[in-house]
Amino acid sequence: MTGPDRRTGTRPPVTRRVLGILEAFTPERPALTLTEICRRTGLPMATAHRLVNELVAWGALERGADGAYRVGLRLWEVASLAPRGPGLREAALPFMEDLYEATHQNVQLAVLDGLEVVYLERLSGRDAVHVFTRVGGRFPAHATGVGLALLAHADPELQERAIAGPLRRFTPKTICSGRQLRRVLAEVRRTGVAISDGQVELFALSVAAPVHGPDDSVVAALSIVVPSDAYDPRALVPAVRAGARGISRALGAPSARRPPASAARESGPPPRIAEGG
Amino acid sequence: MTGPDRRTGTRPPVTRRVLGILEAFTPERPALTLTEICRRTGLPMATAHRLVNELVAWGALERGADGAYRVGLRLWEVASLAPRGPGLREAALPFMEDLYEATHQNVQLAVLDGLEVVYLERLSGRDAVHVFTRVGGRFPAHATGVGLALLAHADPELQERAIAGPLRRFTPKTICSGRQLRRVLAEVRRTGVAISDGQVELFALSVAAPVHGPDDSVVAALSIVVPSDAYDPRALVPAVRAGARGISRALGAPSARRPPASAARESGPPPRIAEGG
DNA sequence: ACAGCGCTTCCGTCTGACGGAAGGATCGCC
DNA sequence: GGCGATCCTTCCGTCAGACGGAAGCGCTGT
Repeated sequence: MTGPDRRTGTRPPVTRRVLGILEAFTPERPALTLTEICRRTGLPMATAHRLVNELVAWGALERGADGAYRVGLRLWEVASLAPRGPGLREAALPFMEDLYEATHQNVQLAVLDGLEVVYLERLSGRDAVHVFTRVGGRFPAHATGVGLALLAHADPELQERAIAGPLRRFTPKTICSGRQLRRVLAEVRRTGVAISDGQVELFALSVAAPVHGPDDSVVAALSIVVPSDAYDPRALVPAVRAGARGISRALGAPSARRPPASAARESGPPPRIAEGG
Repeated sequence: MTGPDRRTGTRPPVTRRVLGILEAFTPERPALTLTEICRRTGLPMATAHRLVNELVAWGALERGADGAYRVGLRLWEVASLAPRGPGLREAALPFMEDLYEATHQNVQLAVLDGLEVVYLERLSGRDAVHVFTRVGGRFPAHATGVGLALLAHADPELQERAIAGPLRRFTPKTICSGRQLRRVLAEVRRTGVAISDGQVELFALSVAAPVHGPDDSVVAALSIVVPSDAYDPRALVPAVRAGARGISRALGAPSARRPPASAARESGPPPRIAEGG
């Protein structure tokens, strides 16, 4: 990224080059030397040096005792204002904790970005089944519970792109055909939950439900991931659904409003959680 | 910030202006129109427009349906690589969950930045005592449990700055004199835990312990905040200490290494958690 | 119809970003 | 202790691209 296009002679605007520097940091290489930054961004040393120094001065990057640069705390502070990120997370945490406490498995919260999901939060016990997602990480939507829940309620045009697009296979159980995906998405809309069984790793299964925002559109999805041999997914559905509904209510979703106190019965027939906007 | 210094005629470098735009977003105003951004940064409309567009193109900002700009998910993704931030958080979460589950109160993780603490994580039950910290938020170190725990093991020069500097008062119980702070910090070093009683809000009390990194220096602090009338702080000390030690071990701190299996006794006399670096 | 507001586009000016090159600072090796 | 290798830092003349005033656009309210 931010390739200097040295061949064409065109030079990208400063802003893009600065962002390119940030982009150079990845989960695999969260600490880089100046030289590495240059290699990854294609920037000349002198230029990278200047820009990096400005980033450090502000706190967007930090320089460790070892001389390597890392992403700085200050950047994280600003980023924690992202409304689709930590804001949502904040509202969701108490409900995620409930779910975690009841199961001690992996409880995840994710949003959709393009055809991928981005994980906002994950609670997982030391003894929970291992999932290789990371807070802040991405994953193709079609293969995950949260992804299916989000996709099912996404912009129809986006759904078509997903159905048309290449569907990466992770296991023999991964949804790989457009036809199959279309059927599953319809099913998700009908039932209000998504169940992804062994699609990423054969031994893991996830149950996910959509979370609605203040305008009732689906803004996120809550899921729980368990070992597939030890759980009946149907047993998890009510808990996940209740959690997602709780979060939706905390966000002010009209469809999740608590019924008038007189008639309040939290576990009545789910009043159409699906079929958002 | 990023004031254009229009009077002096000097113009800050592009990078600083871009960062200034990010800085314009605050917890109070996480969504800004272009005009507001201009007011806050002092940038001319045309300039702000161009820079903001570049930020949106990359994903550092997002533009909502209402036309307002917000911090983007992409920025948060990069920021989640900050080692002092989410990296630490990741290692700490399981232990924080244990502590949360045992008490259902507020469990917090924070690092020191200058004379302030930055909160990396907070678990809190719906019925826990209300604390007005926010993940990603800051607070003066001298008034909080985590702050005292961190300060006590910080660079001596920094400690002196804290002792000398003005100490903001929040309640009649807030530590406000340098003498008192010095004494408390020594006490924290001696006992290995910090207890902050009613320093921020009279009815809340926190117990905090330092977390050690791979080089045994103190990198973070773990705390629990409870209503002061319902808990004996001494009862919480072992749990907080154990949690902090667990995190330290997960981070690879030599001082927190589990003793050889033969002699393993997890709850023996605490082998000098304090006295780091 | 017009004023007010916020956003977007245009384009000539000139400044500050650019980066090649030279100069440290450390290492490890012989 | 000389020498190459690696990585970082500083300098400074050049010129491209950032800059921002001004004009235009699309609202909304009166």
